[in-house]
Amino acid sequence: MNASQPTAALPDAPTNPVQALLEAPLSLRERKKLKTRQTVRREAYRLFSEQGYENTTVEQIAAAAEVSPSTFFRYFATKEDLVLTDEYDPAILAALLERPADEPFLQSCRTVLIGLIHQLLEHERREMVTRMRLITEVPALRAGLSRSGSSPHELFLTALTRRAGVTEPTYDMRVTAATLGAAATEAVLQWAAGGGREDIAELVDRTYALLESGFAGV
Amino acid sequence: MNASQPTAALPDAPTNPVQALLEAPLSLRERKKLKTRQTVRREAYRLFSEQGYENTTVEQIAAAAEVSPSTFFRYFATKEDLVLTDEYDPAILAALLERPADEPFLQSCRTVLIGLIHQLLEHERREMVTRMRLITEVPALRAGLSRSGSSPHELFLTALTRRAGVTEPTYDMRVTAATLGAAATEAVLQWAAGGGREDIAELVDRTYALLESGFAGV
DNA sequence: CAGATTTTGAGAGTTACTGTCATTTGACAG
DNA sequence: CTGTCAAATGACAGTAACTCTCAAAATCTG
Repeated sequence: MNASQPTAALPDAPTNPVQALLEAPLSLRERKKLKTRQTVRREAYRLFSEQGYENTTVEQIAAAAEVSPSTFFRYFATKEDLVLTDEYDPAILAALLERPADEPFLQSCRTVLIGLIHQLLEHERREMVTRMRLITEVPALRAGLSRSGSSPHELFLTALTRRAGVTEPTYDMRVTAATLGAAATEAVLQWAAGGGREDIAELVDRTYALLESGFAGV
Repeated sequence: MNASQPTAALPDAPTNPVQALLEAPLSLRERKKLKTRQTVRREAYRLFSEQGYENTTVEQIAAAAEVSPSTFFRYFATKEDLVLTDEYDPAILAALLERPADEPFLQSCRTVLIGLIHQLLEHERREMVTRMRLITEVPALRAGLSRSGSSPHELFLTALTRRAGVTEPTYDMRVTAATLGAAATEAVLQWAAGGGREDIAELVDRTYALLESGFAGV
């Protein structure tokens, strides 16, 4: 779905999609790639927090991670992507498709998001808050947030289409994906703005309740 | 609201915001600027249709419009902005604020969008279709669509905040603005994808009806 | 007409990103 | 362990979107 994102394909169906990603089925060559990827990201975040996002060049990041700039761009299509993309899209998609096909899609999203975010938080709470902070605070990143591939929008659209068993989404599906995606993004940003201290489950619940009510009271 | 967009402030309250913008209260200096702006845009669209968006450089556009590249960037903050921004934000905002404050916001959007788009179509149908076509077809533009300032999102957020008479929007307002904005964008894109032949009023109606129902049936 | 202000063009510089090619590194067979 | 092949890397050159600065030109004001 997202060409810029070398998503190490899941080898077998796991009980839990996120767990499967975290407990890597590590091949020898793959481990190095993963390590490089992590190192680049870590060094990047370090530099960002020291000098700011705009003032940090790709060259600096590459130098700090001890790779060439060429390599940087082999791992991340753009500088933005370093912050905006993650590796969990396939897991979220899988979780969405596991929901009963006749469940209202809004409800599926609600359930899946709450579940998955909780799991991610256990493993990477700190990094996740940092990322979201960056996104909220750097205009360029905030703008790039809805880039295709990194956004809930595309993800939801794929899920809706596949769930219906068709190849092209209907207009209603597109609208639903766009709006539910925007809502999810807003929820996560709000959560990050509060430093990750708010209860994300309650937040998602409140958000989707507003949508479900047809924006009653606004 | 949008620094990159020199929105010639409305001098006096007109009966109709859009009309007011079209019948310019032309100052001598302002006329030239407006003309340059139009020329640059027109030449840009011509080149885009001949060579494609990516293959057209800012330098080429500037040359065709007989201005320097420096001047290009004084009129448009980025190459994307040339396509993505328009001058109607203040008009739309004004129209939104003229609606009764107790009307459900979704209803206000529905009414205002239908009314304004119809008026714009009378004057610039051709250009509008071209623009929207470009946006749907060029990935970079589609991605940049939700950039702050050029999006319905920001506009709706401002309207909601001002209407409530507060300075900072509540979380519910942010969610509402994000979702209704995404829906509006989707509707216009769909309209453009059909070459502008669909009835935009019916389209907007259908879209917001879906939201109002809390996504019944999806 | 004179002076203040705004708009413009020229040019130099930065940086994100692309494409190519030779070198290195790990995977695998024998 | 060795030779072979594919994948990963680094060096390098190039493009194009911006940014900044400064002086010349056009427009407004009195």
